[in-house]
Amino acid sequence: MKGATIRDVARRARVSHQTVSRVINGQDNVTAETRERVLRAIGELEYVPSAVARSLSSQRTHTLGMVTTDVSDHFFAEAVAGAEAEARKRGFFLIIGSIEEGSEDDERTYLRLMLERRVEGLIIAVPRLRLAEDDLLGDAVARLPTVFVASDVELPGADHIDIDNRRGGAEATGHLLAQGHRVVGTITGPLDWPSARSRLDGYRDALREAGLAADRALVEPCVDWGLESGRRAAERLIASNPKVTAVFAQSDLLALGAIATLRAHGKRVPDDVSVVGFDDIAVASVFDPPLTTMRQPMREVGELAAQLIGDRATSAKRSKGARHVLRAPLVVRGSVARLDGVRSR
Amino acid sequence: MKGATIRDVARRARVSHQTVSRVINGQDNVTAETRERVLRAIGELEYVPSAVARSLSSQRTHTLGMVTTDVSDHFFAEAVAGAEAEARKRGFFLIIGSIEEGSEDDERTYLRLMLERRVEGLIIAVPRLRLAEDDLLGDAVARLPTVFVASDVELPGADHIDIDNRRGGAEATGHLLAQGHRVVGTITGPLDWPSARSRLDGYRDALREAGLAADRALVEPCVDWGLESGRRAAERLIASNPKVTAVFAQSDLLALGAIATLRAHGKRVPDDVSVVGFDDIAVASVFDPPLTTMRQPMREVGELAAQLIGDRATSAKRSKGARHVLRAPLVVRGSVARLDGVRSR
DNA sequence: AGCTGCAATGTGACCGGTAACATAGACCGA
DNA sequence: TCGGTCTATGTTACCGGTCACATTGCAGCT
Repeated sequence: MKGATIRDVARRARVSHQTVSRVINGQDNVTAETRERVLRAIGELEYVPSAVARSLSSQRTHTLGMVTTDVSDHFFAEAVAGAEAEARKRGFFLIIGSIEEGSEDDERTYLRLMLERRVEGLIIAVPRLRLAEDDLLGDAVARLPTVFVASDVELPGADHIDIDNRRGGAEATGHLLAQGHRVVGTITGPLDWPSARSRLDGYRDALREAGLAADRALVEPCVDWGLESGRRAAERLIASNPKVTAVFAQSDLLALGAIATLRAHGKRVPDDVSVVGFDDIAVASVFDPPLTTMRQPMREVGELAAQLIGDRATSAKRSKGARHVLRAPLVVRGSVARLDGVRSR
Repeated sequence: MKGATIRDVARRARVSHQTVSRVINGQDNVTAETRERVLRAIGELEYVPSAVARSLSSQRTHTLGMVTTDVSDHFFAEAVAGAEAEARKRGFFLIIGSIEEGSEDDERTYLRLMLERRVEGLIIAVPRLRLAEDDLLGDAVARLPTVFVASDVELPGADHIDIDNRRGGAEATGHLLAQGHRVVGTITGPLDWPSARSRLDGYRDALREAGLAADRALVEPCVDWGLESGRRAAERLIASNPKVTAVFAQSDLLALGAIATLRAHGKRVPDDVSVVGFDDIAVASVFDPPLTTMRQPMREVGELAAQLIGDRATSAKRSKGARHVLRAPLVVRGSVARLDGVRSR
């Protein structure tokens, strides 16, 4: 009893399948009485039109593909949510491919699968893309609207969305310097992430502008963006630089991990050491002290990505592709103090 | 030049379309030489087989649908990630429909869209399902393998996965009681969520078992699970019950919000007031104090959901559907103290 | 040599819609 | 009364694969 087709409905309503098609597509050139009959037949047969058949014949899938690194990462989850909402608003479905560390599915596999599914646009939110030179990617970009998110590939014809990480890094560091700090360490994310490198560049920009020399020993890279890494990095940092009075951590989790370690070593935050994070995760505001951080508008990033693609998929104009940079504004809370010990603001 | 088809390839390789089909499906009854020729043609034409056409003719979509409440909620994001990974492992793609508060897309719309796309299985992770009696849902369950996650609908033929919230609530509360607390408040999630009600039931179970009377004034429901609600609930709680020495918050965010408020009122945690959360989010361990909480295995929930569906979709056996309950174990950290002021453990 | 059997390949229908065009009344004006 | 026009509906091809079955060619056997 499963799977009535348009022709089954037609037979039951004693019309042609074309008339049924007209009814389900809401076309007006159908008699009220006929329409009624068709609708009744649809109900009786529990007919559900097949998007698959429709896609094949109309050559439209109303589907966008999004390839990301691990969705369980808050950062990407937020972007996915934004993209999903925006896509739906425009009548598109989003299929996601989430690449996990351990998994054997890589971006290539997903890309391929999405092309096979004839997605009408592609969002690629994979910071460390091992595919930059791959012809499959070139194909994809040539064939359909593509947006790269937070990734450093530069492909002509594609749009690029990114956070202004360099500026963010500079502002975070600058905020610490403005409070009088002179020995400012930084805990970075994995340096094969473009965002980590840019934030580090920003950090150096700020030091340079303040006339301070860059000290390699003040830079502690991590293998990931997580809490545990923050702990360990802080451990190393205070071991090699006992005089550090401020730390710019490139993610909130790194910052929170670092704060935990600093405390464990008897250092008060912010009284002895000030900390700035990056992300503005939900708990940043209730942490003790409330974390001063750079807010990353990830949801907007996702929305923008879907918008750009939606526009391009709809208008069919082959625009040249642009670079969109979103600022990560400083959110001042309580984890930074003036060097003399007074909390900032 | 876009969109070569199997017949284009066939022409170029001077074989029939069927032979091309054999090659792309890796069947063995093709001469090495022919295969070679076909593969070359595929490369030259940049042919990518159409999953749409394939689905139509083979009647298989290799797609699972998952409808959830807002993916940006950590809880669901984690479940989605688990389901996605597991689905991919079994050769399925996951399409997600994320229902957001403000959005006009409701579960019905998504359900319908997924049926149209001929998903081969359905994961419904929507706690407050307004659809229980809907015929569309009944249809769906009758037609394809369906798993309900964290929802209180009971549909014969469908699988159900849930966290043992009642037991979790009882254990959380029991832990506080075991430390000597006698005035134990609770901050609940929205009571139209089954999980919130169950945890509240568990809370009452524990009180009853300890021979304590249930005091309505000690129960503070919230409109959502977030930080801000936790803050406000704690505000109300200490206003009406100045003698509270322990609080069971039904989510970690509620707990963290509550702790922030308690602190703001000069109460130390855990020295003056002990707090237990629910979730075990990533930051719970670095919070000060590290949060004692009930760990929800959301990722496993997602994996299990995909597994169940994958099994049923593959074996085509119409199993009757079972109820799977996962425990949320207590994770003891530092936010609970004995009533005399000593940290527990 | 002639026949069988199997492997390699080809043919045509079909999946369930949509699109373009065909047809049949009904209405209308000259 | 009859052709012309418009509207409701029907017919047929097509989208790009897969499937079942037909055909071809050659090896191996008697």
